[in-house]
Amino acid sequence: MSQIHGALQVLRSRGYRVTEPRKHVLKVLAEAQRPVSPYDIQKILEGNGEHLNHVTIYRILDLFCLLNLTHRVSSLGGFVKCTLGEEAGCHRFLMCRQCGAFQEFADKALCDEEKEIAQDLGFYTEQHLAESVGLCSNCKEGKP
Amino acid sequence: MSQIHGALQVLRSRGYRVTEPRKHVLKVLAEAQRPVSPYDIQKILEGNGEHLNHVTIYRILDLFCLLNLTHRVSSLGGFVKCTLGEEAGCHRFLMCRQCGAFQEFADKALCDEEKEIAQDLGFYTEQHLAESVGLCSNCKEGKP
DNA sequence: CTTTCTGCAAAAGGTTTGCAGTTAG
DNA sequence: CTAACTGCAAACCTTTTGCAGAAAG
Repeated sequence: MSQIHGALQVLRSRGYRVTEPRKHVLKVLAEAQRPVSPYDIQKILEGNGEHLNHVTIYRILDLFCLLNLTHRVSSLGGFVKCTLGEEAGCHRFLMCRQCGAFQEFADKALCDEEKEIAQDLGFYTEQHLAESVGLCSNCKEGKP
Repeated sequence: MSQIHGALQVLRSRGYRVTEPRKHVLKVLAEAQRPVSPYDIQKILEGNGEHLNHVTIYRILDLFCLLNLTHRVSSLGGFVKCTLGEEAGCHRFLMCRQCGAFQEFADKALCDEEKEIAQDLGFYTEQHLAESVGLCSNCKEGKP
């Protein structure tokens, strides 16, 4: 809820409008425990009796990514609500292949180390993408 | 050339057939300096006067990924020829946003460290994806 | 010769574009 | 009121499927 409020602030402060469709997409993202695709979002809203055109959802997600309110998860074709601030270094994603649980983290030291290795190879990193698939602790216990 | 030869060996040794389409796709991948999509591959071959159905290319790339002869580069929707062995830990990709230059590397220590951090968060990594976008040394010098 | 592989046709998703109408501020 | 946003229709691109014919071993 406060997450949504914060995002609305970002919209307003950057001169974008706060509209019903944007609020609905934000709500779905905030409640989703995993990456959701544009069509996932549409289906979830449909289930709540709300209808949004898929084109609108695409455009809203484009904007949210631009404002760093969401991240694109390339390997799944989905999007997640960003849960971290800017400062901590690149964002990394963990996804459980069993239950779909999703977690975001950042580690400055790891990030610096990776950049350094790349630099030794003559490469200057600007953007970074890191996605891991595995098992969360709950699902791990079920499979000893 | 010897890269292609090695890949053909892998095919044979695993009971898959060595066919003209597979050799053509291997050649394109070996010569490409960057990730290429299935349709990129088709266009490149078309330029050489060869025609391959796109469905065939999809199926060949699926197989090559299964055999670890190629990697899928999620953020670009393309594929690259794998240039490393199995042992060194997860494979990481560096891509120059200016000239498209592409490099693959692996670092066991970095990989272990990342797994450890994930484990502290209650997550057991099985597969990992890491893609970085930035500038290669050539393009960096052109932009001081 | 027989199993594997490829080509073709078609369908199913996913994503983008242009324009007319609606709405937030 | 007016600039920004949304909905609609259509196009486009990517990916998948089933089946009949071709080719590798």
